[in-house]
Amino acid sequence: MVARYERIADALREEILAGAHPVGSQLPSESELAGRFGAARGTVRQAVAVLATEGLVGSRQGARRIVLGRARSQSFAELHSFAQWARANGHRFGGQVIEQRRRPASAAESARLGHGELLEVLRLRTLDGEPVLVERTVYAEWVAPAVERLPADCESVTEALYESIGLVFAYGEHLIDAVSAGAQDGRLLGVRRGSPLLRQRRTTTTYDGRPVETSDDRYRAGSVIFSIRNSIGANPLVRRAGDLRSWR
Amino acid sequence: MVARYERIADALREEILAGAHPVGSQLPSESELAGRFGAARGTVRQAVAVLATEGLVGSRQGARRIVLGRARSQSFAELHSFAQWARANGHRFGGQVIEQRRRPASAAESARLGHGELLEVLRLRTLDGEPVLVERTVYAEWVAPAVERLPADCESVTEALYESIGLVFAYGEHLIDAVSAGAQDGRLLGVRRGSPLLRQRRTTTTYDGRPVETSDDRYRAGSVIFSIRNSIGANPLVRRAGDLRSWR
DNA sequence: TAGGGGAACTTGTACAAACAAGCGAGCCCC
DNA sequence: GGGGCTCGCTTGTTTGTACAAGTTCCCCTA
Repeated sequence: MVARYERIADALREEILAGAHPVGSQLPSESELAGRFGAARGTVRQAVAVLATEGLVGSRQGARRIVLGRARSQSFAELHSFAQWARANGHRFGGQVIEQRRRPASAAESARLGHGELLEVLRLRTLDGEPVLVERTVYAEWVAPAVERLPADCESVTEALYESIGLVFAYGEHLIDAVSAGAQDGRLLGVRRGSPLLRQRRTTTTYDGRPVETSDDRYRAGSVIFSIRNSIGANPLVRRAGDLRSWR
Repeated sequence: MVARYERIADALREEILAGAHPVGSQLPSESELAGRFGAARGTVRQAVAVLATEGLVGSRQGARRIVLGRARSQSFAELHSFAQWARANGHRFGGQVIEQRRRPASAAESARLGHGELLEVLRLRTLDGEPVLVERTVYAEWVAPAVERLPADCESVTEALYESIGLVFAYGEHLIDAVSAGAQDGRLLGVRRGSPLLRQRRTTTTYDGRPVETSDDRYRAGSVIFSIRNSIGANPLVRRAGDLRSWR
């Protein structure tokens, strides 16, 4: 059962994407839409709020809503799962485990992932046949057995873990910056050592806030771009001064 | 006049930051909070929705809300204005125009910024005394005169333009990737040519969707990090994007 | 013609009520 | 002891109403 406001949001999104509401034009008023969809104004408000967080429309009190763009911003699943992102965007993709080993947690890691023997995995992922991403992931002890059971060429770890143990990656924090390719990075990605990589470090937790993994993902320059749309109201992206050596 | 739900959100945020609700603990139920603050349940829902988009709490249907963290991501205009971001985070900062010239718009630029003679500005910005950012900004013709009146060492272009002509940067799209430093980049930032830079390309518009500027900003690696907090609940798109319909 | 004053419209906030959907704990039965 | 089930609690969805606050545009006036 899909909520009514979501169906309304879908309908409006489709209209915008189809060009019925060009970029820069005004959306119909809430009351107008409420009449058209036979819903209460509050329900329509929820629908347009969805479009606003997607960055498609902007609004301010007193004035009609404005269509801001026609491209959806990065969605949650896309940030967490390379496979889901690639599939949603129509790319061929693959993955291969290069290295995998158990090791005790450092002090900093214990604080983030809990105590015990962590599982460290190095994966190389390809997009349209090209190697584009080196993933260094550290899993908490309680998920390690499930990860170790996965095949080395598992396409989507996120989906596989959901299938096998019902694990849901519910929340995440992502830090994005640029780094030089190390020797191993360069060898795996086929670039010279020192060339620029786009790095996304993330930590993921379950619904109840239990940490699942932390990862250091490095994209070959040019292969992937992060896109964020922000309005005055709500945007989840912030800039930070870089001093996070406390990471390892 | 601050909205009621914002005052409630402020109160709850303060409690969380003060440790009254530790990370991982459950927040009181909506009805409980409604009783405590003497507000309707819907108002309390709006308040906790604010905390959810800030990444402080997470929620799922049927279960009590969970406290996820104690670091607030409070960026509204922070992505648009280097000065506002730096000031809000207690950094010393400065800026200097290196080059500035008028030139006709290319075809692609006409589509993005409108026709006419654009204004191209190259700025170098410092953070805590260090050069960290090369900004190459192209302004639409209608803002160019106001920009040309600014002093070369103007600290905050965003604020100055608001003061002088009431211009508000309301919406923006940001593309983030990694690039190699060019010869000019390296000279200005004091790094070797070819070393990694974090690039943020943005286009900004006013409230009514009129484009104001596009910019190519390059940060020295390590100086600035972008941070995103996200949750499944806050992004209804997930359900549509992947194959995991049962998610959520 | 330039500017001020409204009036109509639009979005934002708040309340109340009801039902749906999902979670968790405790209970019962085997 | 383990498994399944029910029931109460909690969050999610929807409708309706009322008022507040901000925008837009027209008209009137100086």
